[in-house]
Amino acid sequence: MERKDSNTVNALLGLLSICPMSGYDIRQVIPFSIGHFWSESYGQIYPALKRMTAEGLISKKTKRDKGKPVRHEYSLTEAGRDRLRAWLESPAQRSPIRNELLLKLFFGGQVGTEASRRHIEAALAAEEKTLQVYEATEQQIRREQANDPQLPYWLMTLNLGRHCSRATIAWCRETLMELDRLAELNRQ
Amino acid sequence: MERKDSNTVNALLGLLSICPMSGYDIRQVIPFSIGHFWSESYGQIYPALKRMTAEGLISKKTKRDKGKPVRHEYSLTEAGRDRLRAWLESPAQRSPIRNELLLKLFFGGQVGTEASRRHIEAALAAEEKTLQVYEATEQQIRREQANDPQLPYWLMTLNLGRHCSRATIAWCRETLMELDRLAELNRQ
DNA sequence: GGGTGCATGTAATGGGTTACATGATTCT
DNA sequence: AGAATCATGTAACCCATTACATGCACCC
Repeated sequence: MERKDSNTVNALLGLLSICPMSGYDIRQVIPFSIGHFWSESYGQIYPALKRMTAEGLISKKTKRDKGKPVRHEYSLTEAGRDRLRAWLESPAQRSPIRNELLLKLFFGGQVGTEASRRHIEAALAAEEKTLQVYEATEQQIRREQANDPQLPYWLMTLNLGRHCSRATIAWCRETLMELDRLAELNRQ
Repeated sequence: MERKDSNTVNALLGLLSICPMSGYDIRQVIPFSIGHFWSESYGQIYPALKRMTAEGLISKKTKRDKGKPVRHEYSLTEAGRDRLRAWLESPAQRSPIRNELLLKLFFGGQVGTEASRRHIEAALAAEEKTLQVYEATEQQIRREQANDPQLPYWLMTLNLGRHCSRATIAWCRETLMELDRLAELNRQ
């Protein structure tokens, strides 16, 4: 009975399929790659690399360059590549969502409308910033990874971020108006 | 030094602010209330209720109706209501997102375009179903909770769901076309 | 000498799901 | 008699973040 890999393992297999890296490298490239929809911390990465090595999914090369700290560089083995492909072919599961903003808004009637206003204004500002980051990232990878055959896939993932960001921004604006209307009603 | 409540506690405080309920009840109403953006399992609910009772945030009434199993009904105390309000006033934190679909799509270049197509078609179908559920829920609560002063807040949360669902559906359609284009390029 | 960046890792803690265990009642 | 539903709860396990611990190298 084979246990399913954790998605941390799958994410690392994917990242190492692009190029060999150390645990530190992996952490560093996440913000510029899968960071918009996935996160991993050192506390997950290093133990996962150890387990994956033991399982033969990746192999480790220790580099001792003069004047630099020891580096453990991991690369995919054939078994690792197979495992990655098998996971990529299998259906994706929806991860459960937990949205603290909505949780607060749902119970917003327990406090004044101003509290909800503040939350939504903060969310709006954050989302506008996020959207700008998406645009900037897109320009950057279009330039720097122009010839990479994987570029179209990266752009697709960014694009969902953009769609949802824009939808969220529109909702924030609508909702702020709706809150104004509610505040008006309460005043009368 | 006061430790921050877990969001499970906050969610339960919120739900119990609507009306007194048992742990079982709470689990049952989640799909019709905060279920679109929040989930809690029995394994979280019962221990949380115990801790909250010990802390004086809620009070427990045991009911032994003839012909029915024992029921533990919990209601907010004043301390609990204060705690809820304090949490509602404090800024909302963004929860980290983890999207398995995007993770698979990001590495889609490692396998054929058909794999990505399948994932996105499944996501599209699921999202269309979700959108229908939002519409149905909206109609239902507009009818059944027409006079509830909290109704506007509930509709706001549903509305973000609708916005994002529609955005996701549009993205799925775009992305399917883009995948067709890619497949075409690869064939040549 | 001190800060920053490279680099690796572990431990403590908490969040969260699933499966298990139990038992009454009600409906067929 | 047996299935479904009401109802409560625990234990095992996994997932994940944060903080901690260590140490070298490089630059100011």
